[in-house]
Amino acid sequence: MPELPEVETVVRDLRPLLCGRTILSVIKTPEAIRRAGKHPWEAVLKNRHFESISRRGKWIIHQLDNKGHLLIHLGMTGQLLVQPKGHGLTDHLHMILALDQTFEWKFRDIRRFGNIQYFANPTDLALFWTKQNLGPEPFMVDRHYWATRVKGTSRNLKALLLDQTLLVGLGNIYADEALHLAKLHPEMRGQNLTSKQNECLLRAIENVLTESIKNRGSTIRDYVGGSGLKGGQQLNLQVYGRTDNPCFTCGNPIKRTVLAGRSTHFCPKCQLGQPRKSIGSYTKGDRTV
DNA sequence: ACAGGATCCTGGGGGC
DNA sequence: TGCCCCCAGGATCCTG
Repeated sequence: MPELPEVETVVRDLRPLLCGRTILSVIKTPEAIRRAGKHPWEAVLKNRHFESISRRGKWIIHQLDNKGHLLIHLGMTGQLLVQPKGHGLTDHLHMILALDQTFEWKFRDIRRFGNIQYFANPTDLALFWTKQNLGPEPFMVDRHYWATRVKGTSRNLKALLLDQTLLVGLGNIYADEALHLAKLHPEMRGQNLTSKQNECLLRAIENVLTESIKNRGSTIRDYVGGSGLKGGQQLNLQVYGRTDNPCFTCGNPIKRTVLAGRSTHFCPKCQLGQPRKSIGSYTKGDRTV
C-alpha cells in the first residue's frame, strides 16, 4: 500500500531513469483506470521530455518540457516503473510510454484504485491542488498549525492521521506505527491530547517516515520501487499486521480493531489514553484523567 | 462535525 | 480441485 515512504522511493528511483528522456510514443492509454482524466494522450505526450520528477503527498508529479504535468496516484496496488523494453510483468498494465534508448515507462495497477491526471499548464495544476486541499508535508509542519488542528477536533487519532487535508502521506500502516511510537491509543480524541503528547505524535510521525524511507518503504504484497525493487520496512513494523503477536516493547498481545473503516493495530498496554464513553475524560492506566 | 457504511477493484486465503 | 465468501485499503460519496 503505497504511502509517503513508498511514493518517495519511487520518485527517487525514477528521477535518474527519467529526467531528460523523451516520450517517443504512447503505447497504451489508461481507459481502464476509473478516475483517469480523458486526454488525447498521444497528442499531449508525444515528443515531450521529462524535466523533473517530484512528489506532493502521495501524488507523483512528472513535469514536462512544455509546462504540462502528468500526475500519478498509486492508490492501493499501483506500480510505476521505468525499465528496458520487454522487462517485468505484462499483466495489469494500464499505461505505457515508449522512451528513447528502448526504455519504457509503465503504470501497472492490479486493483485499479490508482489515478492518472494530465494538466496542460500550471494554472490548471494549481486549480487541482486547490481542490485537493492537501495538508502540509510531514517534515514541514508548522508547530502552531499542528497543535491548533489536533486540539480543535473531537475526531479519533487514527481518523486524523489518515486525513490528507490535515497532513499528507500517512496511510493505514504508518498511522498505526506512528501512534505506537508515540504511545497513544488510536481511539483517543485530538482535543484530549496534552501539548506534550501532541508534539510527541508529530515527532513520531517524522521518525516513522524517516526510518521507512531509509528502508525503501514496506512491501506487504504488491509494492515495488521505480526500478522494481521491493521495500524492507515490513520487517521493522511494530504493530501493523501483528494481531495477537507479542508487543516488542512489553510482550502483551497486539490488538486489532476497526477505526475510520480501517483495520487498526495497537498495543493496549503501551498505547494509553483510550477515551471513556463519557465526554472529556480518558483512562490512563487505571486512572481517569 | 463526525462516524460509519458503501463503492470502486482484484488476488489471496480459508472453509467446505 | 473447485467453489464460495471474506478481507485488504486510498479516496470519495452518502446517510444518520
